Amino acid sequence: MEKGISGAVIRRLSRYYRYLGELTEKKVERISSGELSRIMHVTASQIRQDLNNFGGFGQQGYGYNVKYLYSEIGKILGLDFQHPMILLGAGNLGTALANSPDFEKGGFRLVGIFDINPELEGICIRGLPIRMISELKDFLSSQKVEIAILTLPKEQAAQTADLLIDNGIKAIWNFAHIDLDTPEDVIVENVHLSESLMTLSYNLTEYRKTHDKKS
Amino acid sequence: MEKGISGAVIRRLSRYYRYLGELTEKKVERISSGELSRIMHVTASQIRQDLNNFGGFGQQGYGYNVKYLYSEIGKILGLDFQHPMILLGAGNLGTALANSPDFEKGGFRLVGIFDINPELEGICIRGLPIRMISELKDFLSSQKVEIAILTLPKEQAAQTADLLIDNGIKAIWNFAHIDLDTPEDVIVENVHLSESLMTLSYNLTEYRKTHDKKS
DNA sequence: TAGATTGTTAATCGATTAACAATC
DNA sequence: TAGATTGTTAATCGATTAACAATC
Repeated sequence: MEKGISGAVIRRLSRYYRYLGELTEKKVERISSGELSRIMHVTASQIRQDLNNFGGFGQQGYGYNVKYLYSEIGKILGLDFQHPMILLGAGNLGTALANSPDFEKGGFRLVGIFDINPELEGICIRGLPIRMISELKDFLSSQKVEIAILTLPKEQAAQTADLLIDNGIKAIWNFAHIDLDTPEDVIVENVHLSESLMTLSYNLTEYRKTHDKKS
Repeated sequence: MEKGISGAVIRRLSRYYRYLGELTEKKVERISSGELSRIMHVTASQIRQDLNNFGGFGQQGYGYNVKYLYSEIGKILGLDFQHPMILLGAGNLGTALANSPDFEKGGFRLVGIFDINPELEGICIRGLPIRMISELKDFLSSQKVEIAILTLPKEQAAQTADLLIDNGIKAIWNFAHIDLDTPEDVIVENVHLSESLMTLSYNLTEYRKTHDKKS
């Protein structure tokens, strides 16, 4: 529909969404791009430009209705539909994600948990029993699943991704330290934590270099 | 030193670093920007441009020495120094990060773990006892700590961040769903998982809209 | 109506890609 | 030397910011 919206715009949309949610909780009814710009530390121009990629949600002389804009951005992000998810990898990270209640607000609902470690079989997380990956095929043929969360170590991640794709999964949230090799109709969103930590390290190192710590 | 290197460049640098590490393991000695471009799916031009922000690491007619480039990028990212870290929040996510052995390669060494839940006091993760946040001040005055990893729920994250800053912490790796309000000499790197998941949701929704699922 | 603020076009800025001379 | 490939400048492309007419 819309053409060529960049990833950066979508990231910002998620961020607007978070702030609008907080404003709703604070019973704020309307907000102008100018006010929001001050709160969020982005330019008002960018906010208006971002929103106008998807249509006009405001009103001249008034601004934006917080509740309405919140709900419209939610629709753009697809948060108005259920997204059944399965988790691959029931380690600490997987467990953390499974227990994250925030995701349910956006329609992200965990429906299955899988691991390769037989010792974990049957143990429940959030009421869901850990299953073996050997059951994955049957599970996927009997259940509608949209998103697979991949928190397995990289050795197993690549082949598990293949298995997921072979069985119809179209979206992977990848926490493994590899770049998955996937067909173009499969959406992959990577979370590479070590890249994030290295960015922090770079910024810190650089800051010190330029600010020459003495004392 | 270098002027205005964008975050995008640094992200890519981390990614080059990962691939170069893998190439080293595979005993590959040299690589050209052209070959690397094919493996990593970025343009050769971009690779050369990125690297030349920091100096010339290659040789005309030859390419780049894998080991040397790996080590040089490591230095740029600050991975040639130790980075003592403390963890704030010993939940599943915090535990997952504490147990992540990958980070130690980059000099990121966990030296302390803190939580607010008194029931966790003294329990060990990776040989480190969980301490109470009330001990934080003393701890920081007796130990050199560079980076604080913040995995507390957002209710406690903001005030804990203030406490960290008051006690001299200059870098925060923030996993809480808030934008920390910090002085400009404090480096913050945010990992907002819900923004990542929403991006995935958007891309999936959008793909479906444009590819009109029938059947 | 007058004031405010959007939607949108135009101007600027920065990042990516292309091209090629330098050089190993 | 001839071939390959870098380092680097120039051209293109895209994203951000500024400006302002439309309009509530």
